[in-house]
Amino acid sequence: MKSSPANNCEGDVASGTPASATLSTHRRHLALELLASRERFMLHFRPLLTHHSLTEQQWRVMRALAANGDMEPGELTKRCVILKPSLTGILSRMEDLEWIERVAHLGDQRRSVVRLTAAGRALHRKVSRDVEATYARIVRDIGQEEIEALHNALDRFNAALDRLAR
Amino acid sequence: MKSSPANNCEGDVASGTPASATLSTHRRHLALELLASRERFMLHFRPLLTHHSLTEQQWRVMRALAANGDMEPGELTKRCVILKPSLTGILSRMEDLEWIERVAHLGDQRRSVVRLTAAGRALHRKVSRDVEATYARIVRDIGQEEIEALHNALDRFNAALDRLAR
DNA sequence: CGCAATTAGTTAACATATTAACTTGCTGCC
DNA sequence: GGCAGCAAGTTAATATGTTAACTAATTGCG
Repeated sequence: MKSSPANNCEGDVASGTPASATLSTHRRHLALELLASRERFMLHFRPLLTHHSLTEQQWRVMRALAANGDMEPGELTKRCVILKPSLTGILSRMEDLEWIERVAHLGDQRRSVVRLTAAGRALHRKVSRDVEATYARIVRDIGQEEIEALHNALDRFNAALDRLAR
Repeated sequence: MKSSPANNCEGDVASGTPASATLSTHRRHLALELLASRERFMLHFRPLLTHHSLTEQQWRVMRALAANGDMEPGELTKRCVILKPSLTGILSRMEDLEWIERVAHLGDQRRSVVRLTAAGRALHRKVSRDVEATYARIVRDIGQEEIEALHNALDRFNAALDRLAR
């Protein structure tokens, strides 16, 4: 970036791409910024989950079950934004830890219903206290409006993408 | 535990947690929504990258190098939001594919500098055309304002989190 | 009824994420 | 000059992400 002239990638190889096109890649990258913001936010929670020996995904599953009651794996994949093959392993491990159990789905042998065990519910309550306390502190420090503004922007963005998808 | 009406998790186990607290978990979860929005957005690009046999992370690295010139792994981890242990493998594979190469860092044997090869630059130009075309179509369909509004909300959120971190 | 097309989940193969521990080179300071 | 401490990367172990292929159960419909 300073002394040697051809440190960068343009100019000397500008056979098919004018400099302006190359420079246009300096635009902002939404996917990357969504990822970065989430990371920054999660910095405040990950240590908490790790302390309770919970992964992020296990926590999402546990929270979904605690908040919405028993549900099938298929619905968990949607609510938790976890792909089916990943969920297979996650549920398997949570079952080994006896945080959840699977009960047969009456009327469809392919399906099953996932349910928190008593131990799972107890763990959820404990972790939930820590998580909610941390969240409350963040909201207090940076302001509810900031959070809601971001939620709204995300909602509008999602809606726009959904319209586009059809 | 099954046929009884208590299909959910509250009420029967409300020893230490009042129902209101349990119900409060129905609040919106920012980390999850950031993840979900990013997924929705990436749905439009992932097939593209897959078509070129590129992973998301490889594309981030390639784009960072193309846009900002050669840089050290340490800076790539920051710009691409990839942890160091992950980057080790990513760079190793990209090196095998001869998309990048590592040159020695004069003056510090621990470091190295990552550089796109000619093949890497060529691939970047090709993929970049597809990606930018798709992005342009999305912007045209959902509006530049929507995108910028989200960028702004993310910026404000990041700034608030940064203030909090110190 | 009978079978093609769907659907829920799993398996497989490889890439990445996450935390902790480790290696090596560098830097400051006595 | 030498050693404590730090900084850059890697290794290791486990969990998850991603795509494709696969199994088994169900549904739709002639």
